[in-house]
Amino acid sequence: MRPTVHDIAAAAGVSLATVDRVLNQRAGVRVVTREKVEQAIERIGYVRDVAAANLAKSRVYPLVFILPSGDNSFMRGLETQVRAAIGRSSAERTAISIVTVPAFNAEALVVALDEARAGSPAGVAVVAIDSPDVIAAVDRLRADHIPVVTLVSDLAGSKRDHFAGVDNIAAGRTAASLMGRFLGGRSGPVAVLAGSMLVRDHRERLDGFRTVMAEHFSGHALLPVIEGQDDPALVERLVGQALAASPEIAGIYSLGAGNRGLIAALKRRKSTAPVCVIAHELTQHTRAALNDGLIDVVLNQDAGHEVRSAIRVLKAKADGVAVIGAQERIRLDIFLKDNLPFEQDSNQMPAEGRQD
Amino acid sequence: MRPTVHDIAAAAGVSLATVDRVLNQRAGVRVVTREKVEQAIERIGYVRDVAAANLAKSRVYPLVFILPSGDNSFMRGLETQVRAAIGRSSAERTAISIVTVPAFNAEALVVALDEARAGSPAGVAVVAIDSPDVIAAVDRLRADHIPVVTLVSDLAGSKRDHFAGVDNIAAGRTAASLMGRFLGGRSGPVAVLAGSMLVRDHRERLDGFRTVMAEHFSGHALLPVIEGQDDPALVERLVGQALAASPEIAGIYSLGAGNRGLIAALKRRKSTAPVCVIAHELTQHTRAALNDGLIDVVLNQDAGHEVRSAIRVLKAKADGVAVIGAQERIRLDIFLKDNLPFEQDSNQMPAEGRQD
DNA sequence: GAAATTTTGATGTACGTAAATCAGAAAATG
DNA sequence: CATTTTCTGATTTACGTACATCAAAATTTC
Repeated sequence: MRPTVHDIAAAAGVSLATVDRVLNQRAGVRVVTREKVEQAIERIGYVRDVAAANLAKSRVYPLVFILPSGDNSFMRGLETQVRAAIGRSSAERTAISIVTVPAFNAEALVVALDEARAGSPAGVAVVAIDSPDVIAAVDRLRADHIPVVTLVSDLAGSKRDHFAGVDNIAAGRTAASLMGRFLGGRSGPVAVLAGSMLVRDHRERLDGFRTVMAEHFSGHALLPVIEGQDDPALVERLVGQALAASPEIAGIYSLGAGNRGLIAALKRRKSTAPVCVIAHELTQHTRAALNDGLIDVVLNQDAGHEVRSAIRVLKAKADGVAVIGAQERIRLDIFLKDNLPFEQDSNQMPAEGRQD
Repeated sequence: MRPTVHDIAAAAGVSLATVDRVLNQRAGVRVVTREKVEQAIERIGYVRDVAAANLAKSRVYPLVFILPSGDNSFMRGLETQVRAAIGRSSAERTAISIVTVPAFNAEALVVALDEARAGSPAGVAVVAIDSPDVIAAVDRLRADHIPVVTLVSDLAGSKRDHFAGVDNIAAGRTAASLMGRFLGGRSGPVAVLAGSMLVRDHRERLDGFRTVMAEHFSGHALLPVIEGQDDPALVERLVGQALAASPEIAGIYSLGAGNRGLIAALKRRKSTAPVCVIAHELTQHTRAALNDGLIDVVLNQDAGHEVRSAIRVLKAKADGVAVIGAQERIRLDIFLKDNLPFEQDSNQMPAEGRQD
């Protein structure tokens, strides 16, 4: 049987009330007594029964998730996952609210962050936009002792507690490595499709991609980055133009925004020369394109894992408990046609009511 | 506030004791009363607070993990992860014991399964060997209502409750797909290194690999499978011979046993012609070889995830609770040099005390 | 309709922790 | 030394569920 608070009291020769004061850092305990209790805790190897403690506290964690609006499939999948987490909230003792703000709009994000702060929640998860104002808004939350986790896209320079997302530099490097090797002997330039360079995740992917391409596959020139603003029609037109202008294009790397337009452009392409296409985020569109052979590789981050990880980390931070880095690392999924999971795509499909 | 047993009692117009009898399917409730209570439960949307229930029951789940002995790095990593789970056992209310049996030995495994059964645990997780005797032994456990989860290698035809491992056919297909594309224009045969064809996971990987190679990359002949029995010295010798006999070898696929011998043979190779090497399981050896460029791709299954998933499933089955397939799917990790996680390899590193 | 049986209610204890109250003891202050 | 302040102990209630006991009510059986 594992030791309980009663055992601490007995071991330390103090009363239960004093043990409670020490455990929950309440005032009114002399330093000597406190140390006596702490030594007893150490000695008998007491660990708080979190389930019982939560039961006694009947604690709930009000959390705010701030996500970009718009029709980006990945972001909507992310929202679906947050809603799934809301469905589990009674079991997980969370009270999650979702706030959506226009994509790529730093001012709106700052407003949302400040409004979240006004509600003094137990934690905030945010898909960050890289901007000094946003950093300042995040730091204001932290100044109020509200834990902040960045989701999908990080916010370097801020005091955020944790980042729940993949290593995007590694993702870009991996894309380049696969691209270079898939191209094999073939020659020809490589195009890159981006949404906006405002978000850090896309910038980092591009950095990683460029580095490895330059280092190992310098035979393939990189065409100027196509910025499609995640607008399907615009992307389709721009990609179509690029393909027409450089028919010898050997590969395309899509950083994650505008996959629908990209796929449309690929479908309309007339040339039959092979193009190696690597895209980010597994959605119904990229999944279908992968199956059809239009896309060769999809790099993915599991939205469900990210959301669940963010919640775990926020709760832990709110309780002042340590988080285990290895446990919370979000892995980069590499999908070929051959290892696609059978079920619907993982970003759209909520994991039904159950904790991680 | 979520409804409690008291709310059920009030809603159904019965006493707490009767609600308890219905909830815990105790005898002594008239059918009409039972239905009244069940309707009330349905109506107010009651869900049992598992944490409180476990607290009240002070339930523990005695689980048995049966693993192959020997010095296979992956299996030892798996054992490390089970030991890490043992470290979390007080928090997770488990009492896990580990049984090791000689690898590739069906009789020993049957004995171990029957001995586990004699202890009537709450569940058994086993790295299966494909054999009618083993299937029968697993089915004996199931006949005693003891949940069984196969780990890493499945046992088709048995009544096991769940398989905690990757889709090995997809893994083999993925390996072939990567192999074929990495080879690009190059020609030359491809060698396959296996441990023993007794275990289903290796057979499935080989099946998947062969299928895709024949389908899409028939230009590369497959050399006869090298069976190294996971013996480093033997593997090194056999692979060395194969490389010497067929200097034009373009690729090697290692199904997961004997990576150390393979790496040793690769190091001693004199020819500088490029060989594409794809291996299973990320260990300190394959990690180093990946970094050194000796291996091109490592396919991995996260042992930690597998163990934690097996425990969750066994507990759920023991409680008669449904498991969520999507949540428990073990993903195939594809590692290139570029997306290796920073920390020590994930199979060796226990995730410190914390639930999933 | 009385007796035997089954069903239900009322109540208490337990799980391990949190949190509060109040009295008493120890320490610091004058 | 008396007084105030600070610390500590004893005790109780609560969280939501499980489980046991005993009495009372309802039902079935003869």
